[in-house]
Amino acid sequence: MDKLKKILIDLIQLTEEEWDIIKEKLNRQEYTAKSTIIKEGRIADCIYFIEKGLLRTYYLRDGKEISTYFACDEQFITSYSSFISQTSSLEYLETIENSIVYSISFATMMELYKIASKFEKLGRLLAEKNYLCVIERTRKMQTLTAKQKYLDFIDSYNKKIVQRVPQHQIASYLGIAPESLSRVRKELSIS
Amino acid sequence: MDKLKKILIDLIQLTEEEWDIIKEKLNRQEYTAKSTIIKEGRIADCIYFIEKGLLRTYYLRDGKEISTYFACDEQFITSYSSFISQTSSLEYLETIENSIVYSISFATMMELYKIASKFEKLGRLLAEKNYLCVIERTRKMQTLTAKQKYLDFIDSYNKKIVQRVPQHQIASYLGIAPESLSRVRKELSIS
DNA sequence: ATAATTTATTGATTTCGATTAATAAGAAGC
DNA sequence: GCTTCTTATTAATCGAAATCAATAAATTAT
Repeated sequence: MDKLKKILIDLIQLTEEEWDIIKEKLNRQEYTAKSTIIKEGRIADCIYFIEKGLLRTYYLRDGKEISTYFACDEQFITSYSSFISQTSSLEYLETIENSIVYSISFATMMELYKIASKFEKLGRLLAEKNYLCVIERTRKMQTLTAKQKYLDFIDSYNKKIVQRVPQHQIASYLGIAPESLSRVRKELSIS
Repeated sequence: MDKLKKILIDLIQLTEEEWDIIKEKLNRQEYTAKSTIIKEGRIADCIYFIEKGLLRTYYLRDGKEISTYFACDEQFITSYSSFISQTSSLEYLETIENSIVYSISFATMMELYKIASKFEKLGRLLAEKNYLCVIERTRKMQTLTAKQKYLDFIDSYNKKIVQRVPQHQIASYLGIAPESLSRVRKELSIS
């Protein structure tokens, strides 16, 4: 929980008193690997801070899983569009590995927003960070070849993610077929 | 300017007093068609509310323009990543038609954020709206065929945008070659 | 109005990565 | 341990859209 505190101090200059408010609202949860936390069609009512573990979001396209996001230790994750719009989720949130998370509900966030503008700022910064992340991804998706996407992926993403996320999930995240990723990797290991 | 006032009342329940604060900070600007407002490499120091007109953002890829966003009357536009991160812009902002905009500088936004949490909320809502917009776009880019993208475009976007944005700019926005868009349109007009 | 430039159309060809299919390698379960 | 299921590799074929090339149509400038 201290990790989250540190991050919040960094991000919004949280005071001890403010931490005490937020601390009470956090809900610690443990999940085994491959647990589904948010299902498609349901509204994401929490945002999760990852104490430890590895999670992803994905959606189904013609029965196939398309991964949209990976996150591990000390990051936030949820079905963010569903969370902010409080409409039913198009995607699933699931653990890849055993994970420990702290959840904050949407209702709590709304309360916090009312309590202090600092929390509103937290909401803004989260949204902005997510925006920057997805806009970068969009651009890369549009301009890079399969090989370039993979090279970019391995050097921009957390080592833990690169090493522990199954290859076919990375492929779907990059918008390429698993067979294509396999070929790209083969090509790269030769040269 | 009244249009903006209405939108802000709607969005963040702006009071008359708050409007008076913000009103003073707005800068009215007129641009002729094809004026560049933000250049690649420069930091976007304003966000623009469009009173009237049509604008787009785009970037260059191998010398070719890739449009990333179109906006017209009563919408906000800027090089948003650059604006929120205050880092140099990867894209250009330019008018497609003669336009009248009201600009608010980054410094002003920061001031406003300090004045009242309501402005911080405005910042959050803008970021969230932009997030939702780009995440939807990303998904469509990844799952739809050229034809589906175009059909989706013409029925989700403002008529003004569909009718007045040059076809090759729409093509680049959809991530397809102008020749392909031409063929898609031909096919659609036959059936 | 006419020339120059930009934008759109059409056809031929190529290409990157998808799909299909089969096998191999790993991991999980009994 | 062996079986089953999942994941990854490899090869052959296919296809949607890109590219290349030429022309036509529409704007813009002179």
